[in-house]
Amino acid sequence: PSSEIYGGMGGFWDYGPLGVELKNNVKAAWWRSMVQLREDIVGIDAAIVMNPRVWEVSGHVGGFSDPMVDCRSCKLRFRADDLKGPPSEIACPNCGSKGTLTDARQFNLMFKTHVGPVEESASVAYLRPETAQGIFVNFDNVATTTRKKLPFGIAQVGKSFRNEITPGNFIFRDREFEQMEMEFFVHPTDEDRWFEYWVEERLRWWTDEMGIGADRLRLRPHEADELSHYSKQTTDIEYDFPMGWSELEGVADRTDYDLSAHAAGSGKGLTIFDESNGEHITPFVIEPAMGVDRAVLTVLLDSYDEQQLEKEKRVVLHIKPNLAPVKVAVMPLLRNRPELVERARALAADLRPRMAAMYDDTASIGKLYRRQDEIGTPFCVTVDVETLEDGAATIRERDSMTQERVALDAIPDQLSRLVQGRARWTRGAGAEGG
RNA sequence: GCGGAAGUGGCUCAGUUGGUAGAGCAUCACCUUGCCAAGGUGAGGGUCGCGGGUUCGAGUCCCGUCUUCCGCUCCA
Repeated sequence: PSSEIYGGMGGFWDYGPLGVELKNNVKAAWWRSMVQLREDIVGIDAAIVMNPRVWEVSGHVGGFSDPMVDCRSCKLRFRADDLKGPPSEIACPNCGSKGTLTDARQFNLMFKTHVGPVEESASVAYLRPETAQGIFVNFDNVATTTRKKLPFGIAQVGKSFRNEITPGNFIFRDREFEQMEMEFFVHPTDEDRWFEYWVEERLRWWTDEMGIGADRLRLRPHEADELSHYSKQTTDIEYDFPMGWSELEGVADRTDYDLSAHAAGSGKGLTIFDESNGEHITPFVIEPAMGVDRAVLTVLLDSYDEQQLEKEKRVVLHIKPNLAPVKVAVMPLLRNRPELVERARALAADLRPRMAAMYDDTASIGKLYRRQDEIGTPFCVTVDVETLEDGAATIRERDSMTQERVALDAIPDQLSRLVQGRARWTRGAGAEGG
């Protein structure tokens, strides 16, 4: 919990030493597949605080900034300025109950702040409730400078803020969270084709890149009445969370809603020239958007495993090596043998430039393995007495619990291949439970 | 936001009819052991979510508040 020593803040969370590594790895995996490995997508990093006009034009301010009144009896919500009198003195327009209306409150999902030292209305600003707008307002700039032609996309990873009424389920719904959004601009006639493409592509990413079990993922198209104000069609990728199937990622067809709105609002032309027919067109947008924190939560839930052994249970995090906070732990079999400690520390030092590596000798070998299993470390290397003679050490795999003797000089290269490749990674191998 | 439940060392919990907090695990040190959570000795760490009240005295009763969980509502 954020600022826990003061009682915390609902909907705000901190990541610790291992958590930040996992989170960074998740973001890196997304950025790699979305930007680095593709020719048709580029990235940007926009500011969190933008000109407030952006949010008026995008539709995020409208409908949410009015004073609202709730009825405690029938639970309906009304605009305060539609009521005929003070809320505390009149009956509910719907159910007729008296004294059940709350005082008028500003109802807004956006965090409001002020820019500049004086709190004047003219300096009101908002913390962005989504990262997407930072992409739309930069559309023309990016399209021009990167010389991109349709179809192409702009991706962004960053913090967003929403004053959620009900945050909860650990880090599933936060008031401050991190998003990974990509706006893919297409020719209007290609809208449906690309929508289908991204739904399939994103589902593939979750199974192949995140290692999430396909049986715990499903697609759910939105009903017409639950679509966002900007969306024509949306399909969620849902995960079978402990609290039920919930959204992991949404692929939305935002049409030309945003670019058209900003073109009108700013007076700038946000079109792209189509050489095939000589027209300036406003692209349609297909948007895969997901929450980083939810992804982290999902990876943890999906990979967590407790294996019942003879005398105790073994907690194992079967996460993919590329996501693991620590890739390899090096440990001496005998910690009271200076030569072994020295060799093991030296090996860990050799590995650090290549991957997250740690050294540990503060427990028995079995306990050291258990510690690494629990945080998802895919490989452990043990230096023993024979290492002093044969110059080799033992690599032990988390999932299979198999061991292999490898020359010290060859270990960094071999581990690099193992960490990057997924050939030898098997989800839940050897696991009894789930 | 509404209703219910809960909040004791890092974790899981115990704390009798109110008298100034304990255990296991974990952590640290030393000894011992050495390929999958061994053993021994010792140590550090809570003032009981926070604030106020009742009382000679409160973790233990009352009020408020914050946070979490469950249900409802709401909602990207």
